[in-house]
Amino acid sequence: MPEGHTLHRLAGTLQRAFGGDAVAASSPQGRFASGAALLDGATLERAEAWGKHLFLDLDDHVLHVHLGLYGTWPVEKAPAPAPVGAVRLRLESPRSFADLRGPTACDLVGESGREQILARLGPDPIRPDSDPERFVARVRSSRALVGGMLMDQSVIAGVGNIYRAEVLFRHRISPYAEGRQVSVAKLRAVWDDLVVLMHDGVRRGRIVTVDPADVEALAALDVDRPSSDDPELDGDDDSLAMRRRRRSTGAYVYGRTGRPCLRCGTKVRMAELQGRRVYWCGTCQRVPRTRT
DNA sequence: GAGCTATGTAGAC
DNA sequence: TCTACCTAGCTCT
Repeated sequence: MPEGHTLHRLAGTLQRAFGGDAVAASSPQGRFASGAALLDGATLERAEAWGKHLFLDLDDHVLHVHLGLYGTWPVEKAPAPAPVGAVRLRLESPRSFADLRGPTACDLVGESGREQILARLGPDPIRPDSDPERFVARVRSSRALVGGMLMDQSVIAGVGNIYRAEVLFRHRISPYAEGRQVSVAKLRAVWDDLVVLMHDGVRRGRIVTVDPADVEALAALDVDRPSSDDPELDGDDDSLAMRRRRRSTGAYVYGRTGRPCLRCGTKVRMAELQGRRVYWCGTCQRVPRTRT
């Protein structure tokens, strides 16, 4: 589930599992065979994330990994069994092994390659060395839609579709507002909120954006309340209807199309914005009127 | 078990 | 703008 928090958490896990160890590297799938051969026997000196990008320093090599939409890299205790599925890269030490599957990117990029990638990334709310004013200035100077800018990794690194939808809701900002329409104060508040939410995501290993005080009320909204003659009410607790009635996304708006907004009761809306689905409350998150 | 969808990006066209 | 990547969770049969 790779938004930025996933990669930061993974960097820490890899560091703890392999840091200081010489690792055996292989590419059971074969698509990274030459790279794995170069890495085989190298020592993992550092694992670090910037936004959704992961960099591993192994001796003089810099390994760049991007998990994309469905890449996974679980770290498990040794001994490693025979590889299952399309394993692009296996790292193995006496203590641990990790099978990388389905990444968008897995390359040896060198120091210059790393610098090139970092140069096109915006500040990352999870990194303490990030400058929030870069984010604020970039959004404020643009007529582009803020919903799109939050997904633009050169504007802010590590935010994905869930954090985008949720943080805009939390600050009552329409994804269809132009960047220049959002106040500096609101953008700073968005940044500060993302710092808290995404650090929390690293710690928990999952995205939690609903405040504790809202959890119960939101879960109650996500319980379907069909009329008593609804045929779906028939059946025992394991029926489809019961499973449907228990369903809750644990988000204010993401994935809640057609369900009531916690604040105002208006149905949450969904639309395609620059190729990705965006969710918002059309009442709480209105587009500001532009003076002409 | 089949089919669908997804927290994303790079590269081809 | 379209497609590849080819995982994993969920829904439906």
